[in-house]
Amino acid sequence: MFSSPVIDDRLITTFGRLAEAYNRLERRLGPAMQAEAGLPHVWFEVLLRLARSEGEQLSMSALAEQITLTTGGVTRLIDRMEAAGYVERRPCPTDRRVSYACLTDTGRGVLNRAATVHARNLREVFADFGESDLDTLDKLLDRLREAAPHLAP
Amino acid sequence: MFSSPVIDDRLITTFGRLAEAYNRLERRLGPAMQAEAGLPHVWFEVLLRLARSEGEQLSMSALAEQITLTTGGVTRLIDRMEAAGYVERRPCPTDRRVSYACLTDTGRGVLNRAATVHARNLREVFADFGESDLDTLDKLLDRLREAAPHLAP
DNA sequence: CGTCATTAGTTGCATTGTCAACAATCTTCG
DNA sequence: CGAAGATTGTTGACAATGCAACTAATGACG
Repeated sequence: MFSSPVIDDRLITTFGRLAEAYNRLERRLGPAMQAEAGLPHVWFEVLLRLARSEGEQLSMSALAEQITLTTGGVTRLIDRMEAAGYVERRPCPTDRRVSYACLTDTGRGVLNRAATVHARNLREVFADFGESDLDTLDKLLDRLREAAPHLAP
Repeated sequence: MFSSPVIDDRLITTFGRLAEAYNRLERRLGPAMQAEAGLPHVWFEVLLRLARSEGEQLSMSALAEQITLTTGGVTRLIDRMEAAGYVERRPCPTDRRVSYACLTDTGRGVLNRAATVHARNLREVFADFGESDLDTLDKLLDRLREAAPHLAP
């Protein structure tokens, strides 16, 4: 018994590796963040993106693109985070369609605590990765990210 | 205005890159597989794992570990795939607790078509990756996968 | 200006997955 | 043997997300 050649395609296997690596890390670090910092990993990702943005705010669609969710998903995510007091919505002064999600003081505090925890956990996972390994990985991932631009409907 | 140092942690950024790269690829290739081959990407992943396994079958928990889902999730996933006729459940002759998900002829056919489509799409995404790039990426991802073993409750 | 196409965000509905409790079965060891 | 503990898979209740339809606002262009 032997397998059809196409299912052993090199790229299928590589992509499978990528999925497995990411999912395992997520499954390890996600619950850890929830347990040790009290917030889901997606929330952290949102807070982080906001903190790194001009004025600590991003429009809903910009956020959607950055964290790879639909705008519908982001609406509800921000609903929850706003209810928790970590972000707040602000209208855009020049375009009344857009609304910004903006980091609150509470959100900034939570983010810093969570980032500390997260960084510590990551150091454990990446324990045997040297600087050059990380550089190489970063570059490859960047090329991959650029190879899959978001869609143009 | 400057950011708290911890949110610019090297590893946090690298992990963010991994997430972004994976999610973008998934968002590009997932819908493509659904549109061109008529099945969700997770289904493909299941069929692929089964096809690569001894006897084209895997226990529910083995499957859960391979595709990074809970056993509860796998139960329902296999429910749907069995209803579609792509897999079938078989009792294990030596342990009556375990049940195997087993590839059907239909499933094998679907898998081969889907794999062809998938491989073609992947070739597009990985267009400017050479053999040595892929080797490097594979090795790094493997180390990462091993660095995050599944949990021991 | 006025109309038409485009864009941003929200919402109802359906789907998918998790979590925790559970039943059935197996294993260990007194 | 037989009781206690582990392990496998399923299920009910629930949370999160996608999709598609919708509203509101903007922009393009005759």
